[in-house]
Amino acid sequence: MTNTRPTRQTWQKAAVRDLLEGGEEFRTAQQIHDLLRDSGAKVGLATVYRALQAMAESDEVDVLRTPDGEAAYRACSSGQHHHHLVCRACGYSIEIATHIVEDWAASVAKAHGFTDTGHELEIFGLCQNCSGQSR
Amino acid sequence: MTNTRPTRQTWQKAAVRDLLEGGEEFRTAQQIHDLLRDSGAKVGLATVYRALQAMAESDEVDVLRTPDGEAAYRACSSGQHHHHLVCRACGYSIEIATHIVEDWAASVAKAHGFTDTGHELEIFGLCQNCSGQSR
DNA sequence: CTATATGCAAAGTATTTGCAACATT
DNA sequence: AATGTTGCAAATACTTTGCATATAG
Repeated sequence: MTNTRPTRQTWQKAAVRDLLEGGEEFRTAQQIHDLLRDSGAKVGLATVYRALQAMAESDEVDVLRTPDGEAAYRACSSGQHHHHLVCRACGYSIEIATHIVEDWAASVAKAHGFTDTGHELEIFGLCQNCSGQSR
Repeated sequence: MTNTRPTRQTWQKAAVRDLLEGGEEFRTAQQIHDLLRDSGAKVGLATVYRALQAMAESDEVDVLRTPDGEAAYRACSSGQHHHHLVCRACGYSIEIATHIVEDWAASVAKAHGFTDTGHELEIFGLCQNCSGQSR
């Protein structure tokens, strides 16, 4: 099932991983690229994309789509299924673990004869910080 | 607040609206464009995009992002807030109206000091039809 | 040393926009 | 007749890919 695909350890991948694990925010590939550059690390944009793809596949990071269609990534603390509360101003996010919604979603799906179900849920808003700065 | 923006009635817009209101499926702009062409209606792709944008803004249709970042649209029966149960094989979808999740989401957000909150929730799976055809 | 990863730039997608021709009101 | 709308093509924006070179193991 899991094919033997060699993954070489490079400082570029480490940099991306570190950056994500350092923060709570969702960042787009481009943001990450910029941040790395600012940190003095000259990493190619394509490499960042490739690293993120790989990490997403191995469930090291969560991916979500911003309203305008960009992919945003965030380190996730566990292989657990969970959702996020995301600030749409600064990207700060909190992981939300709950089974209430899980159960509800599963039962709704089953009630309609659906199988092999899953769901996506994100809550958006302005975090306390960003709420204050009314302008 | 709501500025007086005149909207002219054209057969192109009607065609898009009719197509969406005819079905239960989510379709991407490009799919809609193709379908219209097949129906003999030669509508420009840009026009389809513009029509969908407008309809989305006036809440005549729902928008969601497919995993690969494309926008998919579906007619929605009401101006009400609701979610969908979507078949990932055929695109068939069912509107789900509930306040359980609404309330839960709102309280979670509030508990974390977030304001101006909203959320996105879609349940995916295989509908009864597609479940049967095991291959 | 050898195969994989990087980096650049070119190629792909999906969507938006400028503008002249056109059609609704 | 006047202005919103269409359609095309060029322009954007994000992401992927090809290929020569650098590098981890």
